[in-house]
Amino acid sequence: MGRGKIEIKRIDNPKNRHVTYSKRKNGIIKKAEQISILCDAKVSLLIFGTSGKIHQYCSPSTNLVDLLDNYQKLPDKPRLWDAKHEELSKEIDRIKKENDSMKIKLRHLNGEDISSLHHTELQGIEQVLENGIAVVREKRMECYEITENNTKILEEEHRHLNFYLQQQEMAMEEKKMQKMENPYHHQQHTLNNYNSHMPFAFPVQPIQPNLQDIK
Amino acid sequence: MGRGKIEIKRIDNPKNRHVTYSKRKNGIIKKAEQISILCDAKVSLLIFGTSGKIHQYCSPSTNLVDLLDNYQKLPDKPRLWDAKHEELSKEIDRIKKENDSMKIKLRHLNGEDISSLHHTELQGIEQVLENGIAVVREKRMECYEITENNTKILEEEHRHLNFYLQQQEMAMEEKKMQKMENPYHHQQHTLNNYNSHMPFAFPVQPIQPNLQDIK
DNA sequence: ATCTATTTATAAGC
DNA sequence: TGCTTATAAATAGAT
Repeated sequence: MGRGKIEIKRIDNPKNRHVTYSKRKNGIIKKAEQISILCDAKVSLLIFGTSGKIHQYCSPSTNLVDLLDNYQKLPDKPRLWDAKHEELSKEIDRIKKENDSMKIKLRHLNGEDISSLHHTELQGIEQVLENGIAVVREKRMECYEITENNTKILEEEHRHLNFYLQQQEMAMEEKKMQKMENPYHHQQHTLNNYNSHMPFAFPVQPIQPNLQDIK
Repeated sequence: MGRGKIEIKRIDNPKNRHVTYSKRKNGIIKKAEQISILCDAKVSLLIFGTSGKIHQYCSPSTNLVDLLDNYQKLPDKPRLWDAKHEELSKEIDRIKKENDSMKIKLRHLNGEDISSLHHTELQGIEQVLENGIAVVREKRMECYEITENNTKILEEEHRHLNFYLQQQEMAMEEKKMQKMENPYHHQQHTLNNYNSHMPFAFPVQPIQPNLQDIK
């Protein structure tokens, strides 16, 4: 198509070759656009000229990665991306299967989708549920006992603190009385005196180590 | 180019669209061949039609993998496989997370790994288990009742068949006796006679439609 | 780039 | 699909 017919063979003259390349490159890209619009086709076109420059067309509805992905999913097509890629795909399939089977198990344990199950399968599920409930109840009971125990310990500590406070108040009272009786009495004596009121050593600690942690 | 000018927009008629696709597909592949020969260019052309079939052209001197490899080596071009790998890896991570959470749920429902659970979480699990067991038990009970019902029906049928068999044997016996007494007696009478022994019509059917399927 | 004679692709119809 | 043909489109060669 042109002033003269040309033979389809490599154009020797580099200048002419490049001109023809430019023209035909535009033409083929236009054609690619047209077929993708007219016929709803997905097209990828890559052209590498001798200059090293690349020209590309890809249908607007898609992208090269997706197209190539579809391409290599077809039977009898070369694996574009290496074994690692396939490995990853297989891994996904594997996990998805595992996922599905767990989903089903969970649903069954929730009492869903069991209409189609065989009698023996129902028995199995029931057994699992019974076992689970037994263990969970036991654990809950344990928690409850620990809480109760902690409450007891706290109550006891509370009593001790109350007692300590009372002692202190009494000591203060006594000291005041003594001061009023004898204002020049040495203070050291007063302290000793009031310490002697304590029936046992009572270290106040910020943390009560006997409390069990139930989270 | 053709009998009439056409507007470049999607061809609505599927038949026409497909015809045009075929023609233009051949045309564009021819163009790809020509530019690659004339201008010493490397060309990759992928066309996905609506039918799902793929058509491809690739310059003879190279192959798709090499072309793509060159393509992604260029600056400012998408990393084809790297991007794909990343995508797949993300997908795997996503599914694995889902997987893990389900695994944990399942273990909890089995009464495993519950030591670290909070009191309220235990309560939740217990509730799910209780609900599940209620539903499963109900279903099992249903199965049991159907089985029992089927057994009853079978037993009744068994009784009827036994009765029928007995009647037949009695009739045979009677017939034998009559033959011995009067060997020339008409046989039709004997049949009528024995039919009259049947208290009701009793069609023997190969399938008992009252049996319920519990799978 | 632009022009245009000519070749090529293809729309419509079978 | 494949063939035909009138016509639209692409483009070779020249400027």
